[in-house]
Amino acid sequence: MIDLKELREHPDRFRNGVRDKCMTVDIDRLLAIDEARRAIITRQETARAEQNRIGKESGPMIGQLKAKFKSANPLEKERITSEIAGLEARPIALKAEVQECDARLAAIEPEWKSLWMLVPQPPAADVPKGKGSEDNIELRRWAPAGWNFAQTFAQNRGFAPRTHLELVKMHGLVDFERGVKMAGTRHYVMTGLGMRLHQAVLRYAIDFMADRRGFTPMGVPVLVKEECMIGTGFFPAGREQAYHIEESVRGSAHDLFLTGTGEVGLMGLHADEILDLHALPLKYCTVSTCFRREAGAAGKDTAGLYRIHQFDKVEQIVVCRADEAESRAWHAQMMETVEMILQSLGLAYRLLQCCTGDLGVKNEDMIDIESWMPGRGAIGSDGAPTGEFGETHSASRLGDFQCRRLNLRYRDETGKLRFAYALNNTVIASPRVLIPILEMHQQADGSVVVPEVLRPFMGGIAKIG
RNA sequence: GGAGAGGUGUCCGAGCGGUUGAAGGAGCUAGUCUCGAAAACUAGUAGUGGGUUUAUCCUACUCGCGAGUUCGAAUCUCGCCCUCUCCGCCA
Repeated sequence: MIDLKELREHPDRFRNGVRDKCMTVDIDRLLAIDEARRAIITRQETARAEQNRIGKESGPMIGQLKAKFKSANPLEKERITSEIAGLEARPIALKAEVQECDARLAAIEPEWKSLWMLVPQPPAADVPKGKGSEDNIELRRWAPAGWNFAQTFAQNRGFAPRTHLELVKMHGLVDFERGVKMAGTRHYVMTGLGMRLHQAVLRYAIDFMADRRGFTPMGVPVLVKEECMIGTGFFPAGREQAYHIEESVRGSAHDLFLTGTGEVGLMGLHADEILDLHALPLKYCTVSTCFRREAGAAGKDTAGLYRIHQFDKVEQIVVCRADEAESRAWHAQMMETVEMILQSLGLAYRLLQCCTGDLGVKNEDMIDIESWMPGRGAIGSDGAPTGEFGETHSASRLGDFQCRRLNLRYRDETGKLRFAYALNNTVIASPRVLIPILEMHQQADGSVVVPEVLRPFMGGIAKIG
């Protein structure tokens, strides 16, 4: 969430942020409620202070009077009784005022809070303005030796490509029918070498992060409380995207939600903590099963491994000090990691600077990495798919938005508490990444050459089929 | 599922009706000592909200959360949430 003080002082920064992200949040309404709230608090505080003052003053007096009362004659007793009653009555009007303020706060705070939670992190100043993914800007592209983006797959390789759907069927790598039988649309079963390839990719990525990038691998919950979803910024905006386990209706304490990314578990780890400066930066990675309802995507990418309800992902997060330059340096390092991995897998890809309209609530800067998928896209004049880029990774800078929500802070060198900056990035997501792996490494006969870096994780198998 | 114990500051841990916003220790910061470091010693060190002459102070709230008892609650009562231990069941 955003800093309310910052909002009061520079409301335009947030109005512009909402506009540039093409969202609708009533900033003026929030400011108005916020002002009303502060006015009530001021009033209540004044009353409370007065109450405390009177309490300090009349407390001892009441005590003295009560002591006197014991040894007093009946006439004095009557006088003392009324005097005590008078003293005790003094704070009553104030008590009523305090309670009234409480009631008024309770009346406005739900709206205040929910509006506040909806205000997005403004995009970084250098993020290009745009309406949606069509306005994203390509930063660079890379292809392995022998691959020319200007040519079709057939021109590059000398034969027409098969789609990953054909390839997995041909080699028995995925069983879609039985996946659908058991769990419904957008479900699948990884089988045989398909499962081994899937596991190889994940294990390769985890080892890469641990051994070559110095990240600490973690196993985190994928079933979490609502606070984790809110804290990481996925709720309330993305609520319909998450599977909801309604344990409370069965008499259990609280509901649970299935996470759509390992980021939730990794970032939630240190929620409500105050870290020592030297504990930063936190560099964590995890492999976790990710669950997505894909609400609103009905009819989109219905076939194959592209858009599915359950997949596995190696995710990396960095929590660093509140320093923009440091955050940008980590962002660049994350991109470098992804490029190293994609290059080692022999995949062609491009980096896109996402425009303001393509950013989510929580990020201020995002780079998408799209891998070339020869089997996607329209059918060309030669009867083969023309190929298309498909998003396989994305790397985000969140500023302090997420740590503010998670209440994750550290003490800086002056002893001041600060919300840390957070970043996150896909290291690899499978089975989606199997699409370009299978399609780019297919041979004329339909066999698929396993990228060399994966072979140690597949019992040395060099070729499928 | 049955029985019990407990949730206190950055962390550990005392307090169980009133000068306790909170002992003691660790950590951290500064200083002394040292060629330097370690050790030792000395001092400082809670959070949140609000106000403000905005860098300094004032103020309110906070000992899991919420309500209650009381002149007064971290301390007593009730409800809720969470954690741990033992037994049962089980991957």
